[in-house]
Amino acid sequence: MADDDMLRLEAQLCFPLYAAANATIRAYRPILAPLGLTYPQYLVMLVLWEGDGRSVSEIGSSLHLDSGTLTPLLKRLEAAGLVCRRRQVADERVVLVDLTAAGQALREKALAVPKAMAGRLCLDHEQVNRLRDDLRRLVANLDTDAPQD
Amino acid sequence: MADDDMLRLEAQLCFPLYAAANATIRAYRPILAPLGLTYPQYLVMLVLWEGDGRSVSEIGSSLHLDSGTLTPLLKRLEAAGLVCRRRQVADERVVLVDLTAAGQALREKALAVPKAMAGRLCLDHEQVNRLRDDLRRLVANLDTDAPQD
DNA sequence: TCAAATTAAATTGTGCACAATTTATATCAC
DNA sequence: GTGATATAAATTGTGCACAATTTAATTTGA
Repeated sequence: MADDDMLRLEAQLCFPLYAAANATIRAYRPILAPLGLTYPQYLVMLVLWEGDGRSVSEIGSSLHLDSGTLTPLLKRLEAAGLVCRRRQVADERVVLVDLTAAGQALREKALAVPKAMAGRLCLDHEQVNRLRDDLRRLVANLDTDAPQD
Repeated sequence: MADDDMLRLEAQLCFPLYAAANATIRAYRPILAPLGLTYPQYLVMLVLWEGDGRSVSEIGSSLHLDSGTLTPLLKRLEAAGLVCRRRQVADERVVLVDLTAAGQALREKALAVPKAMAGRLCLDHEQVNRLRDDLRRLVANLDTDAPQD
């Protein structure tokens, strides 16, 4: 393919990736609205439901997000009464995040979310698995061969 | 799969999609920096390089973005001297976007971008094509079966 | 032991995304 | 023609993402 052709929007891989991510987050909005969560907040809650008392940087490395994103997001979750934050006694630099009772309870409502989204995506099992594996490989590649630092 | 298992981050499709989109935009940053463009700005330029004099809503439907996103972005491109905006004489509500000489010229620099990104993605042709097709199908599904409006 | 280097969060500033509203123009119905 | 409706951008406000810097606590090393 000529260089010229590669600049066509249709030829690009990254644009469908960008558009699909936007469309997906958009689709989550009405599904998550009853839980009072945005999609990134839902991701943080998923991490905490697997086990709370984690540090900001542990959450960050799970989700590939930094403190600049997480600090204000966690403050909003705290203001909503879903989590509470405390300094680790052994190392006062570390902030640990716990679920409140309300945060634990919200998990019951969240159980319906994956099925609701699956209904919106309209992909069969094979497509979902293949897409997930391909995307994981892509993330791994981009994480591994670091830019130049 | 039990409902409980579906809440695991590892089981999710949308999280790898979200993470891959973030990682990709991050990878574009150093490649686009010499052109003075962000990734969304680069996408708008791709559309305009395929043909300028398009309306804000035409650009928006190509990229699945609304005027709330595009208006300030186009003002930044205008401030950078890459585009200019004018009201359509036949219908003063419509704003048409043209490339300036600098905007046209920037295309030459942009020709190197797809190859530079391909080097970062580290996927073979088969994977790229499959992923692109799967993502397009996903976007089409999410666009088609509208929420409820 | 104490100054230098390191680390974890928080802060600051920029640029998206998008819902909701507003403004300006155009079209339609009568 | 003129009021009602519709349409295109722009505006407003919220919440990410992330680079760069700052603050505070910890570790290291001469």
